[in-house]
Amino acid sequence: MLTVRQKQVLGFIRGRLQESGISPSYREIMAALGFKSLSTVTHHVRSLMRGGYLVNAKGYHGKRALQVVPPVSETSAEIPLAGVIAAGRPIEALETSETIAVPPALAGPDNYALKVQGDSMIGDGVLDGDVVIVRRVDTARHREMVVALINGEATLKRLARENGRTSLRPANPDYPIIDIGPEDDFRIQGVAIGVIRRY
Amino acid sequence: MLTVRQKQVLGFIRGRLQESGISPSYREIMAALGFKSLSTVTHHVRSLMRGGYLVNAKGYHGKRALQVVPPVSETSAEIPLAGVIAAGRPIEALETSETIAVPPALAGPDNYALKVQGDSMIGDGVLDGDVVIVRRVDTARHREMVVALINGEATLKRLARENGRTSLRPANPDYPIIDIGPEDDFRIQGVAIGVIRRY
DNA sequence: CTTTTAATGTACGATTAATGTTCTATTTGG
DNA sequence: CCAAATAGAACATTAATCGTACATTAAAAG
Repeated sequence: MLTVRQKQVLGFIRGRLQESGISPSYREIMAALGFKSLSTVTHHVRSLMRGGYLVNAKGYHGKRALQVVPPVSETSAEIPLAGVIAAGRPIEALETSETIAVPPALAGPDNYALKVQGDSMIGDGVLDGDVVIVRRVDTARHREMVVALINGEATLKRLARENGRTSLRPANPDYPIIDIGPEDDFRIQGVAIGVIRRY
Repeated sequence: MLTVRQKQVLGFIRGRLQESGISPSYREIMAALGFKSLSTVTHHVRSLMRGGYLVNAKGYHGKRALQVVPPVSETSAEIPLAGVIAAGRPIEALETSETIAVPPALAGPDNYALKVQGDSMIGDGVLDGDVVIVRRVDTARHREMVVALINGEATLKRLARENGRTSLRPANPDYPIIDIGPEDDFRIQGVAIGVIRRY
């Protein structure tokens, strides 16, 4: 838990690192925050180090080597519930910026969740109403389950790359395999990394 | 629950935390709400703490460390990961008291999680390696997916009650339907309320 | 390459400011 | 009248500050 001053000091250091890449000296911090004594800076920096917010990359007596340790994802692993995906329609975005709590293994900065409508992937255990956890990437490998946008329509399918051809395969014989041609506007929006279902 | 004044105090604190991230001091609260004495603030804050709406993150004499306790419903809950369930064997309990974070909808005081081994419920979208969320109850209705103990062996199946007879039905034609007779030691350990899968 | 100089971080002690806590008494609205 | 709310002052503890001298490293000079 940071105090007011500690937050200011940390903020300043972070800012300087952000813009110039080099850590400010203690005297620069002192001037920037209006302190009249170096010990004030020392005191705050030491507190921040003890709290694990700062480290000196060069160790004892290291100069201009303060590094802000990346904030651990202490926040409960929540990812945005982006909308509803149904085969053959663009993803229907949800108005509210809802979030959904997921196991840490399914959490990540680039992850989001989509509610599945339809049973095109029932053979792979994804049922109507399930929530798929998606990692936002633009490439995927053979056999991975992907959220893809083809000519403006979003679908959840398995990606197949064979003989130099790309296709999207449902896990349901009632649905057709979609072959991707060079004339198609095809984009991968993410790969499924998990599923959550509620009975 | 909360009195009008308590609500105002809590609201102010919550607002300040929201916008600046740092808790207001008692004197700031006093000024903001027009009080003329610190003890008024103390009184309300203490009441809110007793009611579980506030906590002081730094304990006694902790300064600017008030934290609003999020309502239970919004908390990302954790439930115990009790073990592994595989058709035909007792539940293999895990040594460590592991827990798994789940969406609030799947959380509950009587809930626990089991890792599924085998594909006896593949037809219902439960795959090998999935984690099922179970509510610990001792009765279930027709068609519900249950964790049952029959003659010492644990399985995950759908419960069927027809014509006064009880049976356990897999969602996989390769597995047999288990008919429960009066001579069987049959107990329901819980009903599945959700599934979490990780690819 | 060695020496010198400048820049920078560290240590200790003491002091001031900010902030939470306690206690008793008084007010207020139903 | 009662419970909630309020007030006032004194007190306790933590947060923040200052001043100075010193130690170490990086850069410049020789």
